[in-house]
Amino acid sequence: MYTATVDTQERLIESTRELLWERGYVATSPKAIQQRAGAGQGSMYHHFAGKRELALAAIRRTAEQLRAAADAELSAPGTAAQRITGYLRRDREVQKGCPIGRLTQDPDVMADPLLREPVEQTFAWLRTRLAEVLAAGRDAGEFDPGLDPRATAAVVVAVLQGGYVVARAADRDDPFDQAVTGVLALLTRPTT
Amino acid sequence: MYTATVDTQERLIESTRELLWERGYVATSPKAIQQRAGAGQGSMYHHFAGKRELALAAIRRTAEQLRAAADAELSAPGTAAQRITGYLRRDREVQKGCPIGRLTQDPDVMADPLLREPVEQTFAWLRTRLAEVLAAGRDAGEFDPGLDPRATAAVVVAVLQGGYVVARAADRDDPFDQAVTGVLALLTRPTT
DNA sequence: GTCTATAGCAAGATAGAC
DNA sequence: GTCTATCTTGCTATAGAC
Repeated sequence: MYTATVDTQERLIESTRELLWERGYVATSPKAIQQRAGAGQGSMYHHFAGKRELALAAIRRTAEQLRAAADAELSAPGTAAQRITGYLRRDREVQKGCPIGRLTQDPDVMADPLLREPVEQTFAWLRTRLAEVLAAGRDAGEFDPGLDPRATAAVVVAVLQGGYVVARAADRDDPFDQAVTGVLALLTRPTT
Repeated sequence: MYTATVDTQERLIESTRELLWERGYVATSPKAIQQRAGAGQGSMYHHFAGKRELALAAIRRTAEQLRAAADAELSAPGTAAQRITGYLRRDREVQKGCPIGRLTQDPDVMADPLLREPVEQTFAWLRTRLAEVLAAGRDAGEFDPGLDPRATAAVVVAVLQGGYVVARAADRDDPFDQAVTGVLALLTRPTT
């Protein structure tokens, strides 16, 4: 059985994903979700137990997509340096920031184990995956032989997340771009 | 004329600073501020026009302190590398994050020019100051001669801000410590 | 499945007594 | 300066009709 258009449940999840990205969990009301989804009060509470359940579905989907997108870059053909560069330089909505990273600042999300879990897992996976790529690059002679894959993976993730913060503070994208450029320069400059 | 103890106005500002740090602007209510300050409703509205005015005073003070603390490290005696290391390795409440950087994720703060201004200025100053120190270090032969001070300053700030994000996601401090260690290793490794 | 009505409660602020 | 009472609005959810 197929529906002709995107159904209400689907629109509710997508609206929630957008609002969580734009405003966060605490600042997002059920009413705002309903309006954006074009759904009524009763409709929303028919499909979901409440704001929390909706957020859970939204966060899980966003985490899944983020991971798939990152893995596409990091598992692409090319050298380790090329893959890391591709990942860092990918087109991003810098002013909107990271839809998962921003949840980290939401006290009600972090206080809820179920809402928190996808956030935690996403970053754990990302650091591990980056460390693998960095280790491969080091072993292939692309980077400094003394490079610590895990520490450097933490740097790469932090530069992205922090780049968003600084860019938002400046109300411009270029601090983000500078940070990305800067870390790539540090990473790939010629080895002794 | 001196008051024997810290007065109400002062306690209100300090309570607001704490709550903005812990929960952000949107999630902080006047009632919560009053309770933490041990002040009544009428007392708060006597001293401040409302939540926004209080937040403005709190944010400005926090920005001022953050800047003074950073400048103390960055203007300390020692080489550029030592000062940057001292700044990055200073004792921090990693799980609480940056009291200014977190405001960046608060839609209502960023939408208000007056509340936003100290956030913007703090980061603008910090990047400039770090770039000065990095340029001095490069000119003194401490870093790679090809180092871009502005881009690298953006990296340093981003690593801090992003380090907080990743540490909160992991519910542990070590991703932050790894990022700091990693970026210092990239920065100070021997030049060709 | 979706709608409207209703409800309890908190946010944010004002008024006026003391 | 501080207190209590009051007000309006929005949040979040439930109830029951359609």
